[in-house]
Amino acid sequence: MLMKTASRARKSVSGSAKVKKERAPEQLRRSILKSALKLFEIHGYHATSVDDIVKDAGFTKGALYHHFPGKEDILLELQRAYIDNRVESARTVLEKHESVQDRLRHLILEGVIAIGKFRAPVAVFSQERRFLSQKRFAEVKRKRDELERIYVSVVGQGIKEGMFNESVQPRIASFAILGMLAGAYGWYRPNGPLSANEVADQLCRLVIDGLAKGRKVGEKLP
Amino acid sequence: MLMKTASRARKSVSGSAKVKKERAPEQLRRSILKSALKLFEIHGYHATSVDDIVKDAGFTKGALYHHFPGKEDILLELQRAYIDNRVESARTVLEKHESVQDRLRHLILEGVIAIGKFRAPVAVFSQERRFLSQKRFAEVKRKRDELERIYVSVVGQGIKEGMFNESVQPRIASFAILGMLAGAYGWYRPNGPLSANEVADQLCRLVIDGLAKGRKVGEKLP
DNA sequence: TGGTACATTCCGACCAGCCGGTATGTTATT
DNA sequence: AATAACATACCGGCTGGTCGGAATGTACCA
Repeated sequence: MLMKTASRARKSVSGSAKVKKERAPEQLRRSILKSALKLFEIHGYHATSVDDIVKDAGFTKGALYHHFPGKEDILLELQRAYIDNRVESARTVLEKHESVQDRLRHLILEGVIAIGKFRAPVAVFSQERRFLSQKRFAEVKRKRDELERIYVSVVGQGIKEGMFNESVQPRIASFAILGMLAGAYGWYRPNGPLSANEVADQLCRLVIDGLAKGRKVGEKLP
Repeated sequence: MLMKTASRARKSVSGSAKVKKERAPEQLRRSILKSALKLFEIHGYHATSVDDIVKDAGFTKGALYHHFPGKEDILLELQRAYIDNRVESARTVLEKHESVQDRLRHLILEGVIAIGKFRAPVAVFSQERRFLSQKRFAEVKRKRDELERIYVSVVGQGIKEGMFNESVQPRIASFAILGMLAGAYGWYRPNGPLSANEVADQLCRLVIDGLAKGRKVGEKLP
């Protein structure tokens, strides 16, 4: 009951006017987004009410609906931010590395790192994006398909260059790798016994070298 | 409006008394479970109301709550049926096959087949089981851990027998394979271009032989 | 065979509380 | 003075769940 007006005592240190200083409304937006992300990860989108979000963020529903048209727009904004970031990261990997082995290795490493850095967004993206309305889901899906295409293209490149076995389809191999990474959310912890590098190394070993030991030279050439 | 009492005209063809004939209440239970499964897969547990379920099943809420203590018990029963079945299938694989390669291959095949045969349960299990209450979730998790342990033990066996590369940890390899399979729900369709056997074959190739082509003989022996 | 007491199965109406969203007023910023 | 940024109170509709009673099935006995 005390502190009733405390939240309204916003910092007036707006400094020089020309400099784009962080406006107060932006803080609210970020605060809402942050609380929503946290609650969506824990309870899921449908089990999180707008009241839950504003209570956690320390605001009221009126404020929220002044900045967001509806609950779903919050989810959409979270998904956008996440998938855009992931696609960009994947593209950066392609720019920084040319060889197939390097590209695939760093793609996988990037995926593992993302789980550590963006645990909540990763979970919310994979579990809640299906609750977006058709049109909004389609937008997110398009971007996610782009990510897939990057993986497929790298595996395809490996086959064309004669580095990878042509008997495995790039699409399936890529989807399998993506699935591996998605599943890693369930067991990989950045503060756990294995570092992101070590985990990525293990996964690379698995999909590049395979489990089987040696005796692999004499594969029939076409 | 017509057919008001039609649903109550249950078949009285109870046949010979001693034979355990399907009682009417069991039909209702199955009907409810079936509708719930379908709706949970499409809309998720929290976005599916009890009214939705009974409407889809053609009953009323009173009937449902006569057979189920609550909404969550429906979810629990679905999860139990699914995971028990999967664990049993995995155990059968171990019984039928002795060699590591056979075991792993058929474990993966079984996983792919399960996606085709039990699409809805697979989806609901992976996406909705987290909404069970602590105690119930723990029960389901115990069983699912058993499934994991089977995979881990097979990979471990492969390493002990010298078939598999000892540089990859059984736990990680197993989790990766399980993730692969879980992800396959998103792209594998039993009526699609590839059969379950072909998909399983691709995945086996990936995790057993790896993507890399040949040149693998000279690995340092300990 | 038929009647009857009892248990099971199921319906329809109902409930308090919560849902996403809105309308209106008040305060702060420009 | 005008506008943006909030708080408060409120809304109709839906939520999971309950309850009393009606229809039906079943066991037992005559």
